[in-house]
Amino acid sequence: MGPTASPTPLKTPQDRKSRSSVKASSPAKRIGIREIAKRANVSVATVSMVINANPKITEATARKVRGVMDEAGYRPNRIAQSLSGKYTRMLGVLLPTLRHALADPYFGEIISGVVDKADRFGHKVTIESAKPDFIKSRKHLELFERRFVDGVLCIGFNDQHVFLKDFAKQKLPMIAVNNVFPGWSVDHVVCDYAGGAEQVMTYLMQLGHRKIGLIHGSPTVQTTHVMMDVYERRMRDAGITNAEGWKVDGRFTEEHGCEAAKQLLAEHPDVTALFCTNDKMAIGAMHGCVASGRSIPGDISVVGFDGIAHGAYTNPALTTVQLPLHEAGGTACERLINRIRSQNGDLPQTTDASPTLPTHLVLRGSTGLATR
Amino acid sequence: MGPTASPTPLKTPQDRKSRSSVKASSPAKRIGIREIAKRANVSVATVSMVINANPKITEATARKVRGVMDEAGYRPNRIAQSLSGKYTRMLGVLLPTLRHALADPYFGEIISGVVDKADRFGHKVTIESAKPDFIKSRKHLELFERRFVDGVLCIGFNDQHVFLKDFAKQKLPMIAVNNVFPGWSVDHVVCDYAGGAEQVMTYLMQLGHRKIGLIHGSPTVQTTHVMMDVYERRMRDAGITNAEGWKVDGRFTEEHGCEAAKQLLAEHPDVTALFCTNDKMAIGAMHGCVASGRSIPGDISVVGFDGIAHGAYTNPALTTVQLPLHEAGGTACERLINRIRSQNGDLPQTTDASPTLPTHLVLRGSTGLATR
DNA sequence: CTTCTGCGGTAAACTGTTTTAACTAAGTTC
DNA sequence: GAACTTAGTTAAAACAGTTTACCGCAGAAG
Repeated sequence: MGPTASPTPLKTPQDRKSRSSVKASSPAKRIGIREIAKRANVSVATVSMVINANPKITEATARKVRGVMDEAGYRPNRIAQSLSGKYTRMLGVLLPTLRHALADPYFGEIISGVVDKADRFGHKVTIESAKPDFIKSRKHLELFERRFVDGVLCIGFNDQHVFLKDFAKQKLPMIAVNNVFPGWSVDHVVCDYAGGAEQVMTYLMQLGHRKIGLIHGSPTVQTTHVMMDVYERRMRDAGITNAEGWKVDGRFTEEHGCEAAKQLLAEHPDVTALFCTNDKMAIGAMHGCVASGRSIPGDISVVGFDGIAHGAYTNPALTTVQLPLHEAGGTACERLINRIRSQNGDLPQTTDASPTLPTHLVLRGSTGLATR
Repeated sequence: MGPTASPTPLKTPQDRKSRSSVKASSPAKRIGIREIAKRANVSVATVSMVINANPKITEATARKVRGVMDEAGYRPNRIAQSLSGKYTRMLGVLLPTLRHALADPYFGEIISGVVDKADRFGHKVTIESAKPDFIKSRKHLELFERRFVDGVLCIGFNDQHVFLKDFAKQKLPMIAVNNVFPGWSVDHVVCDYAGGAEQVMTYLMQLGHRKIGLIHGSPTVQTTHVMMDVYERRMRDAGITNAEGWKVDGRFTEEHGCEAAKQLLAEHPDVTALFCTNDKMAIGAMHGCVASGRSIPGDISVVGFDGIAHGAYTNPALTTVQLPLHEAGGTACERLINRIRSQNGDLPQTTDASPTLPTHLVLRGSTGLATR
């Protein structure tokens, strides 16, 4: 098979209606810019310029042409526009392990921000899952080579995903949402994880907690790393030295968050609070605490991170750090579109620094005064 | 503005590299099918046929051409393929109120099924949110008129969304996932809601529950309607006559599910079980029960519906009906692609009935024997 | 020894836009 | 009144593929 043969080669068709140049009445031929031009008594160039609101066209002419277009119910064919123009006006959202990503409110919230903003700019968004074989067959570059998209947004990757460097190498417009890749020259938009983590630690310590466990995700994710650093420094600053074994990897999921909590409570029964670096792990951890016979927040306090909607409806409701995920998606999308345009000289180059979006602590029922 | 002027008209560009017919060496001109043809010493038609695995081409010729393509790193431009071919190979997923839909595991699970399957068929998926103004400006039809997509999947709509009829009227390929529209000639794939509801009712009654409350979504959604019917019949069959006030609208959300539970418990304190027609409402209801001083499952049993992942990590874990949502999305996607092809004569017309996917009850900790 | 058939391949038309370079007619300037 | 702008419009060439109708050439049939 050639590099891009269709997975299921379609049967040779035979009904393409009359490609012949017989000018006769093809029954329901979709009307095009040429026909509009003819009816309006102008050239196709003029019609095109009217469509694109080119200021060269007189308002009078524009009105006339628009009249014809409206009457005919004409809509420009987007495919042809893309082929002839510079832009596809299509953005790709690249996710790892699609299945879990899409069913996860964290990703969903970001993606909805992306789609909303894209829509406002007249762009469409496609979803791509970067499974290993996707990368192996260079599909992430094909996205550009075959002109599928003008740019991509990456969400949920870590520094093991070296293929992300390919985009920078080829100067393909890419931006990471809520992921940072130091030294990879990958543009990004990120929430203030450090600030959020600081707030969590301050709050827990104000409640009198000293023996604070950490359930974290993989440190290959830079934001996780940042939070771990904050945790460690704050513990050190508080003079707590024996905290080494109080950190457990919860691998971002409820399942492992639950296991992590059980393990932590078994090995260090005197821990009075758990800081979980995402809400899913926090929810799993709460489950694990209850399963281990602890009551929340009586015996142990649990704090999450992300602020996903249903954290407000767990029992007890989850104290967490609210991330502006929707906004992060939107901001990233806008930044990407700007970059695409400026790379083509359609917009002045503006290299403003990658923004960090503010976060805030939401106090709910899963936290209380330290009892020990 | 014309019907489709860009929201932000781009500055007139001036760097389109050498559109002139000067054959001289344009530095980094992307290589096309013509160049491949020249290098392989065949016609463009032949190259095209190789790309599309047309059996007319000898294996020998094909190999030669493929060699040249590989060497040149050539990938066919998808935009051009779409323009001249019949298909866009792009599918649209239409959602109401995007923000909540995408952050909802129910939708996420379905969409991931769609995307996975689409990928397998070499199709891409775009996300569209059918906000009121989207419909008003006929954007749902523009999707086809402007050749954005070959077909659309609709998820999460109800019988108030009359615009869905437009697709059928114009014979535009559309399919609804987990929604049924009797009389609208909308093809669909749906899970066995009736069967699931039957299992819930049977199970609760086996546990000795008689005073069973129902927290339901809007009956404008046919699947909700089906479950309400099952509930009512089973209550009647069990000789429970005073159950009229035991049904409350939870509007599909945690928030209103919580309110509904509180209200129900206030008005009918002797209810011993709650059947919630989706997991989000069930989670909200559990929250409401606890807030009303009830313990689960000691005082009251709660059952959900959908089987979203984190139902396993609530406290207590939620008994629910598992829906094959991923599969539903995949099946719908495949059905849609088949329809698109057969409408173009590329596939024999096969009008097999809309499938109903099996569901099953998952027993967890939120249900127990009736105590009153 | 012609005529027919089928295979493998090709030239040219076609998809529906955008953009460039040229042109026209009116308005300035000298 | 000739030369110079300038604003509005246009013809034609791109964009990068697919599809059709036809063509040359074997081998088979008459």
